[in-house]
Amino acid sequence: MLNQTALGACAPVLLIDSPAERRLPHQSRIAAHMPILLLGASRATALRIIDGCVALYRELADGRRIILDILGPGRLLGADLADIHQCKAVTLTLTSVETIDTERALASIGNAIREMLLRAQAHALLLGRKTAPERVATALLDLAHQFARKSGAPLARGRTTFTLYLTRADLADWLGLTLETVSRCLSALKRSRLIAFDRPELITITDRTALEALAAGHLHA
Amino acid sequence: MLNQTALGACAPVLLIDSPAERRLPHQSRIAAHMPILLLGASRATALRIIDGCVALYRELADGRRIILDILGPGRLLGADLADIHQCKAVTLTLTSVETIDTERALASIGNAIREMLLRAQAHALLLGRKTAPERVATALLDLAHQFARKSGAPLARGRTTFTLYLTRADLADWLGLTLETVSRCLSALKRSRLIAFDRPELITITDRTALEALAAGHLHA
DNA sequence: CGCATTTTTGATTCTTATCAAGACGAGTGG
DNA sequence: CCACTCGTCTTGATAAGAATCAAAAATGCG
Repeated sequence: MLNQTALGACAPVLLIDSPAERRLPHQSRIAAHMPILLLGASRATALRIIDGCVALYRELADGRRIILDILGPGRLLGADLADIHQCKAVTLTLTSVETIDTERALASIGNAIREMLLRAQAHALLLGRKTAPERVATALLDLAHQFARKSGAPLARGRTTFTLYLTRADLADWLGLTLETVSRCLSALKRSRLIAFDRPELITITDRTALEALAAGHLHA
Repeated sequence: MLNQTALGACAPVLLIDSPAERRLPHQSRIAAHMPILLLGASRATALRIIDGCVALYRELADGRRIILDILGPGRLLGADLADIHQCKAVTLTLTSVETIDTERALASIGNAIREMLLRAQAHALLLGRKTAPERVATALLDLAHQFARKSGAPLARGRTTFTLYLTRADLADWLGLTLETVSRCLSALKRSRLIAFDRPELITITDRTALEALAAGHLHA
């Protein structure tokens, strides 16, 4: 059972572990920058993100950190979905979640694991073989897909705007870069008019086609 | 059903797709460097590697390639275990496989997917945050674990020898490096007496403790 | 309105990639 | 049996991309 239920409450840690007591589904709001402990020894509980943003990450003994995945609304998070002993998760903004009973939602869990694996494989290609600008372009497209403001206009083409819940440092840890390199790439994309932003956390994609070409490795800028 | 059954046969491609006809389990040997097509639209078939070595990889339009995972004896390979549309697989040596019925082995498939995800996450840490020598050390330990000669002596400490089915170029594509860098790192490890090899494809780990420290990021060589 | 944090930008360094030869080994055919 | 060739591996010299070091500028918060 979640150890945190009040709206807007902000205990330092949210535990996921429902040994026997299980009155699900249950909603909960978690403040920004709260660690989520994945202690589901029973594997009986998982979370669905209703709204907000969660980063799943691992770290090396000396502090080097890699963000494995960024989870937006709809994505699942639970014991089965990550290496419990080595992965950690944090909210990057105020996040609403609901607990789901894995026994009733077996298919959803299976799909979520498969999606996780698929994303991990795509990310391996990014980390192993893409240049810094390609990585940043890929990340922006992924984030746009997960966090785009659902406006009246179709998302497919034209401008897409989304809130970037990640700081430059978070992006760097996701993309295997440094925050300075991320900042330079974002500035370069802005100068090239592929994206636009006035405040650093509100990004608009202004040329999706070019951004996709860059992300796929077809462009050399 | 496998389109290849004879021992030692070497058709250019091995198809995995058993629509209705299914007399499993069935063994098969595949020559080295044969592509394995993962066409399991039905998701009803998977392979278990009995002996040998398979590389699962993805590539970018311009030829950049990343090996997502190296699969040794016991590992499973099938439609559920990779993005069918974007992943490819090749044998790196003569490889024996058996088909397994996924409906009868649901738990195995689930475990295999979870192992795949866990390994992908560990690999993301390697690709995103480890230095070249750390990557090579990590790879050698993983390969030793999957391919170690089962000798009388316990594997835990002392010398471990294994056949490196990967070329330097394969290692580079797995580790997000170039073949020259891999070769230099291997030479450096040899000079430091952490490993030994006379022929380039037969590696002996001579100081497992130091290699593990390096792989974990505790050493600075 | 300061103060702390994040972001941007610049100068320089360092790791790894790229380019370039050789060395080695396995297989082939004379 | 011995050149010859092809593919892989090793090693060296140089270049490039990203990291590091450093300092402002912008932003948000109390």
